[in-house]
Amino acid sequence: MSDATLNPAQLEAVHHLHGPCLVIAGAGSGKTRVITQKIAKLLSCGYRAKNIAAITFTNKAAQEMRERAKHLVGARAGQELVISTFHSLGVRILREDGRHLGLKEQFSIMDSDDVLSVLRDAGGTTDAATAKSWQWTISLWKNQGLSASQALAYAKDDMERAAAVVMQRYQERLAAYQAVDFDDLIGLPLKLLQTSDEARGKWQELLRYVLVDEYQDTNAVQYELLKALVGERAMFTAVGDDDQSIYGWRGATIENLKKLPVDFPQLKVIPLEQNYRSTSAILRAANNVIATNPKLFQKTLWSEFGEGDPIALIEADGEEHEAERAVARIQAIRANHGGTKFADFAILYRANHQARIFEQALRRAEIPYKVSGGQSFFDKTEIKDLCAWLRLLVNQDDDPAFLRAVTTPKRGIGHQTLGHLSDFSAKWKLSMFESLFAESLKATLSAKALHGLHEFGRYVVDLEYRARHTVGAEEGKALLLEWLTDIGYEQYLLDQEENEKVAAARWNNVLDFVDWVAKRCGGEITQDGGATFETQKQSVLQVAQTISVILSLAERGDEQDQVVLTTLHASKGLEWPHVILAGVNEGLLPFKSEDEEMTPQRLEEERRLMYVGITRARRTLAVSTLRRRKKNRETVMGIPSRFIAEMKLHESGIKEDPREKLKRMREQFAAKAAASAAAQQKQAD
DNA sequence: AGCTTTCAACTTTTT
DNA sequence: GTTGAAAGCT
Repeated sequence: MSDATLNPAQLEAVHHLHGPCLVIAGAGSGKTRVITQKIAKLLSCGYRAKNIAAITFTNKAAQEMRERAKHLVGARAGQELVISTFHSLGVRILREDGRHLGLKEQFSIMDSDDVLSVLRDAGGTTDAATAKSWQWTISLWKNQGLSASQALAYAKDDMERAAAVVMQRYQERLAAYQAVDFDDLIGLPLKLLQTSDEARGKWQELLRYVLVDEYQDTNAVQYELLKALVGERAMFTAVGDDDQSIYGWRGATIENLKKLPVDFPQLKVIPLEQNYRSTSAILRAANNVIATNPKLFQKTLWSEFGEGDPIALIEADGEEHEAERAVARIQAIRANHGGTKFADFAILYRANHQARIFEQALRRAEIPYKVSGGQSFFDKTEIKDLCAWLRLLVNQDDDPAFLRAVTTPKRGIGHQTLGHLSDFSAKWKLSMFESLFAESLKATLSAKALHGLHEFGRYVVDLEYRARHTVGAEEGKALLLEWLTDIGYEQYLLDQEENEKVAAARWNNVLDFVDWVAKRCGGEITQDGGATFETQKQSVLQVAQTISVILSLAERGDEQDQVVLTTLHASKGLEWPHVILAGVNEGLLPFKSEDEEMTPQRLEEERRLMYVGITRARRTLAVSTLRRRKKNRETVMGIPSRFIAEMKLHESGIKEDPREKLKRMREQFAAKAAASAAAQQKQAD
């Protein structure tokens, strides 16, 4: 469906401009289209781009929304729109007006590791687990808008009281350091808008219309900030789905959805129920499951795609068997439907560790896959810098790698010189590195530039020689560190980054990377499935080669045809033609924790998680359960999740008599037997 | 008995 | 990558 055609509910949502608006956007109901169209509508009604704010939860979502908006309203207006996360908006507000709270303009932002070390310090413990639990508790309190003293009054046991006391000291340290944590990026702007009329006036004047995406994921403080931003005028649109609220455990609260009609009596509530993603069979199962939850806003998803395939139930004997069945299903669907790509499949599970077994099975079947979430390590700039060097060592003709390495760190070779070098190499059909020592290059470049390039070239050649002849973990690490010293990388990081802590964190990443590479230089014994490999000690260059291969695979990234493995949480907002829900067992989904009680609220959130999983599927859905599963050290009986019964699969669109089913199965079997007999016959001929 | 080694299981995650 | 229990070792 194109952006131009909207259904009546979507149109209503886009056109309701003169007051607060809540769009209850069911899964796959085209909510991003509504948001971008509404932005366009606002612009055409006289709003200026810089006065429209769209708020998301992740930077990725913000980026994607800006792309969509640019597409619709043009690059210039698209760029001026305030599209950011709650947190980056908070940073902007505090940088500009934090002084009203006694915060200097260049305050620093503590990441989760920084927070942990301050907490260890403030609480006088070296125990990582204790500090982690404090961090967790304190963050939840701050998300609810509680101060340290309020938290102390609120604390219900000794653990929480201890956390509240530590929180008091923690807050004092933050103030002393002129530092804020992630939660403060919401809480402090709120405090600012509540206490300073000047600041409130300024921001309300600037952000004249506010759109909030994934509204069901907001926490109490974010809601207060939203209210403070929109003020009396209440010109905003919140888009969300109460049925997809799955982040209660990190402070999100559906209370915000309940409160909205109360706090804004003139609120216009518009449900989007037409689904543009899934078949009726899939939507019916989704509706049935979620119907078990008490409803805030009534809605029932429907689509025009027809009944579609019935939902497949897979019963597996154990985790390994489940993975094999999943692989078999992927292969069967691909065999029966020509043109089905690997990327059309996703395997969804409750917990990250479940991915491992599927990875093994997919590797064995030689099916390409990617585990979503992990591996972001290689996306970090500092790691990319170093990888460029490694790529250059492996292949000196890798021009992109050359360009990055030669300027990292800066060594007096600028784009002037590189431009000339590039022209020269293009003319002679040489790689840039090959061109370095060409006689005729002297005619084009100054002696100084040439000298710099030659020095770089000689260093690379020398480093390659050493990398080729350095073997073993210890030796490899020594060489890598020597290299980093040679090129002055640590100093480069310090120069690049204003914030010392950030630079230190980056240098730590570099050291992690060095360890990781060095480890691969030493021989080790690894087991993969049944096979045992004893890897030989490798030279640094050989390791660099394998890394280059991994990188060139990763670089093609999204164009790659790969089965996706991801958690249910991380799958929200995504969709695939064929989805397999794995491990749909009592204890896993709904997840049962040893030390925490299963409250109705928890169960409801687990049910929403199941709902999210079901609604990811476009064409086919398979739900897989385990008859036996491992728990701690023993194998226990697997009980199918109650959510499977709630899907009411027997109430299918086309009711089938059991006798009819038996007959159909007999026929299918006969047909298969005949086919295989024919195949054998053919082989014999 | 007390120590070390081994093996496998592990909630969800962004800023 | 960590933790924690069972098995193995001194």
